[in-house]
Amino acid sequence: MDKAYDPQSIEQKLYQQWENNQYFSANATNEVGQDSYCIMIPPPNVTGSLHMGHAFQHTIMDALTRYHRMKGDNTLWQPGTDHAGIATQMVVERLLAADNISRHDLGREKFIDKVWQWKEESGGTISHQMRRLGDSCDWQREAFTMDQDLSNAVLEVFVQLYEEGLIYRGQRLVNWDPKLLTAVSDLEVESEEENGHLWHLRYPLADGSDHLIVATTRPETMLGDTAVAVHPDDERYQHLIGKTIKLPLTDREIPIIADDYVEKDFGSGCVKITPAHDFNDYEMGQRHNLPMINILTETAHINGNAPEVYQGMERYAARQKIIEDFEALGLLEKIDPHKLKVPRGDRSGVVIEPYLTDQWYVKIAPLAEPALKAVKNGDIKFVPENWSNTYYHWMENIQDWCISRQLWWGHQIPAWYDNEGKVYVGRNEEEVREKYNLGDIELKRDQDVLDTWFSSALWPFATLGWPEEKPDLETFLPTNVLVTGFDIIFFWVARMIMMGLKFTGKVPFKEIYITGLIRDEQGQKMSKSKGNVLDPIDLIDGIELEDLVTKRTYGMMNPQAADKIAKRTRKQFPEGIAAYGTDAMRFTFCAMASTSRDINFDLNRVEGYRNFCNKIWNAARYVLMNTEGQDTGLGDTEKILSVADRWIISQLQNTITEFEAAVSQYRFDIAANALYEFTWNTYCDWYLELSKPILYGEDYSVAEKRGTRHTLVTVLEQLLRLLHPFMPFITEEVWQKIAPLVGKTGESIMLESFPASSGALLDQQAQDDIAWLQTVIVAIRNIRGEMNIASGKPLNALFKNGSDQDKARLENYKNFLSKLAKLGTIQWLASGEEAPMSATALAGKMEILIPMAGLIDVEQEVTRLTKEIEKLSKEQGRISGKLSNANFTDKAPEAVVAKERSKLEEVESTLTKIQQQISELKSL
RNA sequence: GGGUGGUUAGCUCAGUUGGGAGAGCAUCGCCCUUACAAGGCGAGGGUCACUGGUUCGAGCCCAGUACCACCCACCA
Repeated sequence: MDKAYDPQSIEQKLYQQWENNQYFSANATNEVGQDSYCIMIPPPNVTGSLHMGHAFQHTIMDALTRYHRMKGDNTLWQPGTDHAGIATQMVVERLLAADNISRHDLGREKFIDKVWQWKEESGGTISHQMRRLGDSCDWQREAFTMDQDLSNAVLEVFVQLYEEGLIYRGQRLVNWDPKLLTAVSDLEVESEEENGHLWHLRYPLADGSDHLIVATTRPETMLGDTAVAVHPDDERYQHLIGKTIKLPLTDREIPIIADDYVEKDFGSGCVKITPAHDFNDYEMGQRHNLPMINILTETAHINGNAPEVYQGMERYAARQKIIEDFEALGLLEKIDPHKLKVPRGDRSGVVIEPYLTDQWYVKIAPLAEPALKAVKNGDIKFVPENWSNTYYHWMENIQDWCISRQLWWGHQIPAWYDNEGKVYVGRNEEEVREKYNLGDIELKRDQDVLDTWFSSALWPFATLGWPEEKPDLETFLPTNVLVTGFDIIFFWVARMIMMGLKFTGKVPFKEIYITGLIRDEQGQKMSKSKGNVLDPIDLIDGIELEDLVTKRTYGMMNPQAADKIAKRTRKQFPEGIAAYGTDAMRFTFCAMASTSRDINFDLNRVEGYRNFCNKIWNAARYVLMNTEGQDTGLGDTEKILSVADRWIISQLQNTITEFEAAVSQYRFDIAANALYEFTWNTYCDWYLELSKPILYGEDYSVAEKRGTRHTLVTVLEQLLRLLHPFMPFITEEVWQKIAPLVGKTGESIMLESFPASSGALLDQQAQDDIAWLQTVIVAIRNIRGEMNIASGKPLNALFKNGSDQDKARLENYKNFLSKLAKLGTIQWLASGEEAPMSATALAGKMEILIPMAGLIDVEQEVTRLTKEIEKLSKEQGRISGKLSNANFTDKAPEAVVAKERSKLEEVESTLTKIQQQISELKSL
């Protein structure tokens, strides 16, 4: 083995082997007695590439998948991608725009061909990245939401819902994106607070007697006003209710109505009502039977319903003109600055218009109810649990879902219209004609496609073959856990639950593990515009500074921002990013996956865990050097296990137990820490060191040496299996070398069983003995460290006041002690014998003396001991204070009080001894 | 306006039924000891955001305050 761990040289080749050998494949049915375990990937946009959030979630999913595979489950991790209607269409349109072609130049069919072509070219990015992450998903089942199978499922669901009256077509006010020229759902609109104005406009009464003042943030919509509303209890306007307004700039008269939606205290207490361009006004229009006047075109220009002078004007130009015209008429009361929430399309970024159109809707209430119940009654569990509240709140207030989009890329709605505009829904045109007995009349298919999330909602069962009755459905549904971010609970999770229950009668998954968001090390969201994005592949392979700068600033519109980002990047990564490898990155994600919502991703952690990989690597080198080609005690040969051997085996059992408990609760941070701690602090720092005296010493028998070699290699082999779900590559690479030494002939660690802990291997006596040994060794190292004595210099040690047990232990473990603490001679001080001037330490009641001649100066030792006394005195004060408080001794549980008493006793006896030692030193 | 999460060492974060404040990284000191300098050994470092309450005892429970982050909502 190379002296240092080098991820680049091992990872890709191993993945190739796994994939070629089809180790990731799931079976359609379970073997007898076998459980299934299934995770559905949240399909990433086929347009995209994986970001840190994906890498994080994939690490969790793969860890779970590998763990369960090793536990013996029939394990399926279903991969795939989403066609991402709007996003993908935009990307391809942008590409075409570079050649000055619009999609309309091509026409629908050719444009869709282009999208498919582009998907074939770039759609491999994600699966390639997933392979780099080590994702052990079943590639033979890779799915795409526009595949034939899934498209069939979409058709089936649409038709069934329509036939049950749960899908309908209606004219409503929708969120209209005037740039993309499509409706979008509520969820695709993001409202941000922006600085705007509140224009106060005078509306004269039709009888010329007076005027009202209305306040508005959108003056241009006044062209579509069909009423002015006041609060029914507002004394100021009581006498005006029922009268009419002469709407300025138009020739229309509109009524003054009363509605308690109006806030008396806001503005003037009068609201202009534009039912065709505002959601609230729409509602009020319904209540009061107001006419709806649409004044906008689909591109948000003023249309023919407005006075001629404004026709064809862009909405903001019209706003300007209208304000000027009001002012010219003396009808502009005032303009106040005003903060308001501006709704913008999450894809286009332009201001969304409430717009009156015909769209398709899913009637959601009947679907929401069972979906709500499934979480309430525990069929589906959120982890962490508190996300269920968010879910309840949304599901209890859910609106009908607008599912039609005026796009070309997506599942075209299976509806046909005859020349009278009558709509027929069916799986295809033939079916429709047959079913409705239409003969060969002219039919035109609906041009719209479905919201991307409509097909995503079917993902868990559609990928398993639904509506066909494949055994896979029975085997894997409900899936075990969904791993995803909270940002798509509404978009996706809730809709999967609704559709899953509706069409399969089963919940789609039993648990939902909601991961935190990955932010940068300062808690900022990672985004292209902030220039703080990290690419997971760059952490794996490393990247030169210049390449990173280029990557982060590429295609930036604003050169100043690009400059700033370049500067910051150079400062933060003066050397670029090192190649940490996949395992280090994955382990970092696991170690940071605690219950908190967001994760501030710190590259230093990755470096730390890269070092951890190196530690594992070198531990394996040590083990190999001492076992390869030697007798590792396979079979029935006699083996004698040392206390250290029994101790490390015992500790391993505890670690396995701890790991499994943590994973079962999705506490990957606890699991990762348990592994780290055991590997580094227990196995490497102590056990490997304890093995040296045995392996290299002359006073151990062949059976003892064999026992230690056996333990070295078996514990390592189990440890590798324990680590495998988190760090698949390094564990495989090392395991290949270690496995033969324990007599294993398996092809891959990923097909081996997960280590099982055994209570029979717990060894309390070994644990106590090693704990004692550690105390003594640390005490001596402490003296050495504090006194700055070179670690190579052997020290002679004297022991005093030991119990029989101390004496036995010292006798038995002398070899360990002298090697690990670098001691020369070890002797008991006979009673009455005078001790030489020494530095001292205590292990329980036993005193450890390190004679100082030529090593330590008195003053330094006194300083060291005084420091010790200060610490202990503080402790003594704390405890004795507590114990002298009658309230404590009376009311606290007996065990707690007893514990404090014995603690105090120990502290005081230690204090006495150290004080004694100090005075002895001083008297010399 | 309603809601959720957070505030613990210089940084990033753990802290499970209330009972001796922890880890990694960073810092300091000594060591290139035959697995590992991507390392070993040792050390320093915290008013657990603030205020009050419950309790013998609070990082943890309760009430309130401040700040940060996010989600939801129709004040034009």
